Amino acid sequence: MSAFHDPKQALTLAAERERLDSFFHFGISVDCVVFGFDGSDLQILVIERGANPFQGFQALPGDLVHPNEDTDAASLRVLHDLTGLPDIYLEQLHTFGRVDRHPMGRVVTVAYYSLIDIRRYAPKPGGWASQAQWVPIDKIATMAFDHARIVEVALSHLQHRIRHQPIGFELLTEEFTLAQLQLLYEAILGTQFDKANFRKKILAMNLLQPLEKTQHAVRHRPARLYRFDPQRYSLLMERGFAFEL
Amino acid sequence: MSAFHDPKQALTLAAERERLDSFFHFGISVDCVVFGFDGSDLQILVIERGANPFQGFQALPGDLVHPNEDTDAASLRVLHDLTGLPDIYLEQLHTFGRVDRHPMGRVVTVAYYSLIDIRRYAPKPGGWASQAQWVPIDKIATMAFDHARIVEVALSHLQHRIRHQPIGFELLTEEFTLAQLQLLYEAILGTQFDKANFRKKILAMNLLQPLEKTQHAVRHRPARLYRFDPQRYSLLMERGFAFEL
DNA sequence: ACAAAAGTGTTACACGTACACCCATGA
DNA sequence: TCATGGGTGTACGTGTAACACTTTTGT
Repeated sequence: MSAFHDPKQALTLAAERERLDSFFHFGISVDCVVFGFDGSDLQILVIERGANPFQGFQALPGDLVHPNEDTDAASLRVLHDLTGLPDIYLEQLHTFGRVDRHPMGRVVTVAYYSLIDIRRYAPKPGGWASQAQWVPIDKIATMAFDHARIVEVALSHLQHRIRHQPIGFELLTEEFTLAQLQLLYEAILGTQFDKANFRKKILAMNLLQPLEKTQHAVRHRPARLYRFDPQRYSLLMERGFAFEL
Repeated sequence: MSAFHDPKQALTLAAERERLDSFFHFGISVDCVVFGFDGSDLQILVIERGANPFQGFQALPGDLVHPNEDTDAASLRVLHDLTGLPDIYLEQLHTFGRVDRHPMGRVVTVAYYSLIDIRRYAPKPGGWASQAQWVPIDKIATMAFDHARIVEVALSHLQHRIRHQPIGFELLTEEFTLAQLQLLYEAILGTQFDKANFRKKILAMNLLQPLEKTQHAVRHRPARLYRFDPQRYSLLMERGFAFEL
């Protein structure tokens, strides 16, 4: 039966309006899983809720979508309002629509995720968020709503993704060493890689520009710095990768 | 600013309720992209809308979610009501939340997709659907709402998916030949495979049980029939595949 | 000189690709 | 016996994994 029209029933316009109305009492929210990397641990940007429900709990930055707002746009607005992060690239992850997932009404949430350089953006709590901070993914306290589940889905999505296309540069500073990139991959996937083979594989993609710079003040041979090449990346994206591991 | 609480403002409970109310006028719908395969063409199950808006247009089976219904459950109910298909495995695809995507109000839709054996289920229009039929994916007329876009996303999702894990058996009859499976892969990906290599790759996964049966009444050497092994599949799913192409 | 991490080369092996060839059936 | 598609074996090149080795810095 359509909520808009059922040809078998002759309803007055008013009655039809009212019946239809019951289908329009949903709230839509967005929640953002923002991944960062501090050099050794994979982290997530979490806020502390300064309002009910779940006041005082850790939560993902998220809030209700405005009636005249695209959900994609809402994700950017909400993230900015609660954590001060500027417009970044957010990708839709999954939608959570269980009836009982929100204690104060029927709220379906659309989850987004992103990867950013942790040293580039300092989160500042805004709106009703009493805190906004980076937390290592394995040290997050009990989360509000079904946010723990959302983080789970986001992590497995990230793991799958990084094995099939060369994302991950977004998590590092603009100039980085190959060892740092390897540490990142190992942190996300929870595995170890052979140094020589990892280098060969990464460099074979031709996505990194070697710089004429090296590290300084390290008590061993300084490593060459590299930079990510976004043009080459978008070129490869169109043709499709053959990337694995 | 939270829709639930803004500590900076002292609102009466009634005023707060009313303000909050404006955030709860969304409709949620589900839309289903059901893929089938007739032996040569990849097809999609489409309905013809027997009600406004977009009356007479081709559309995906989809409708509004009930207030007390999980979105996952709604996808099954709606598909069944409109096309007569029984409960099948539907997987969430993507959520479309543009403000202007529905002409009669703010409706955010969650799209689902599935793969089924086209010969196993005969669609029968129900509810407000005036037709329900299989249509080759490249012969679909103009679709209602943003459904053409949803089909695009579903197809590219399917293509990506089938290259990385061995789905596709769902689209064939229970017993099938390797040539039929190869035709299916070629139809989905729009490419050609070497017969010998395709066989080796597929059989190396140990997902197919060879049967002691062959084709009949074909004017060439009859092909051996195979059956998909669901147990082995779920075993591999947990360990993670190393599947490519 | 030593420790520590950067960076490279070599080898053995697995795997994908291409292609040629044989097999079983109906007409 | 021919056409048709089923089915298999092999040889070659590429890519991956494991591991040893050299290089460059700070102390």
